[in-house]
Amino acid sequence: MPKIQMPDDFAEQTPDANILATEAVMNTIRTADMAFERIGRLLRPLGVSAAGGLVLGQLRDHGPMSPSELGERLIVTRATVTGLLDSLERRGLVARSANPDDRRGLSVAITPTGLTVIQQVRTIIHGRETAWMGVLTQAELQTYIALHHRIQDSIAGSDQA
Amino acid sequence: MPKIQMPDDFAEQTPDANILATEAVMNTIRTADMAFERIGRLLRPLGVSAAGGLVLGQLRDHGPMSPSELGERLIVTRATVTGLLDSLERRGLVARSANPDDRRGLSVAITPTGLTVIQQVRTIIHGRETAWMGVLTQAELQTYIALHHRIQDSIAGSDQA
DNA sequence: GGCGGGTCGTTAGGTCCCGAACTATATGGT
DNA sequence: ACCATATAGTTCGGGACCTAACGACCCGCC
Repeated sequence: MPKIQMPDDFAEQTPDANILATEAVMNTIRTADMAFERIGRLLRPLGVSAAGGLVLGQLRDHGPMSPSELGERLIVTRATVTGLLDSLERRGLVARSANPDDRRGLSVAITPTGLTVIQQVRTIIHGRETAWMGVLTQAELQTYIALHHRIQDSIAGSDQA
Repeated sequence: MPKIQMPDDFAEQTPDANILATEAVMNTIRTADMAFERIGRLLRPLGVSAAGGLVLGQLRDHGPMSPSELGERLIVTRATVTGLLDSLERRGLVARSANPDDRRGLSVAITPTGLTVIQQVRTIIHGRETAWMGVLTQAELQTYIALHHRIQDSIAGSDQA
């Protein structure tokens, strides 16, 4: 994800610009990118990507499921899931098995090794997130999250507009 | 950027978890991803990616510059810039030329075609951003942005900690 | 002068993600 | 029973990003 930079002369260039709206979007993307990049770096020594960690987390919390369901939960395509599972299976963190009820489908389960990895992942990530957000009060955090919910609804709603 | 999903039993699984911190990070990434994905889709008919649009924007606002400087401004590596410029040059939106002062370096400039494209890009993006953020008051937007600044400082500061 | 240590852009190889097309299987309507 | 349609997972091609390593070039210091 690229890191958006406000042009110096933005106001002049688009006179009616709602600078605050642009700045809000820019800062959202920037904050997300900063967090996401650090998470990736922290997980690297464990041999998993951020996406891989999410897959392991789903399997740990909800038990074995199909690649399709995994894709729906993580909001990525089935093609992406195939790639993620290839990588995780190569490292022995998940196992694919046939689904007896539907011969098209598979069932993906987390392995014992995967369980130990996801536990480490969660410990690391949780510690970092807590530290990052420690500069806000509980009330500010709640405000921040509530604003995000409203913006997300707005973005989603603008699709069929 | 993957779309993070809060596990249903997160609280039980990590008893001391600061749920709010995790939710805050998750929502930041989710909002950013939603916005970023829509921006990419909106720009597609124009034949540019979001990253490509940022390159054009920098060149429009600051004039010709080296690939290195472009990389610094967008916070991507020089290798990435090479790829972006290859794509933009293929479409005739930017032009590479030799730098007479330094025979290692190049100077990248936006073409007239590129100028028309970046103008369309900015009109589209600005309209969307304004619509998305229209559900917040000016005061709320300012709060939202201020919270982002504090979180960004916190994340950046935690690097050498 | 020249030489070692930077910096320039590129290339090579890898990851994550997408859309589109393919194969195999399931299922509903007739 | 049969066929159209839909779904599961994979493959293929492509884009944006990274790190590492290259050859070319610049520069300060001996």
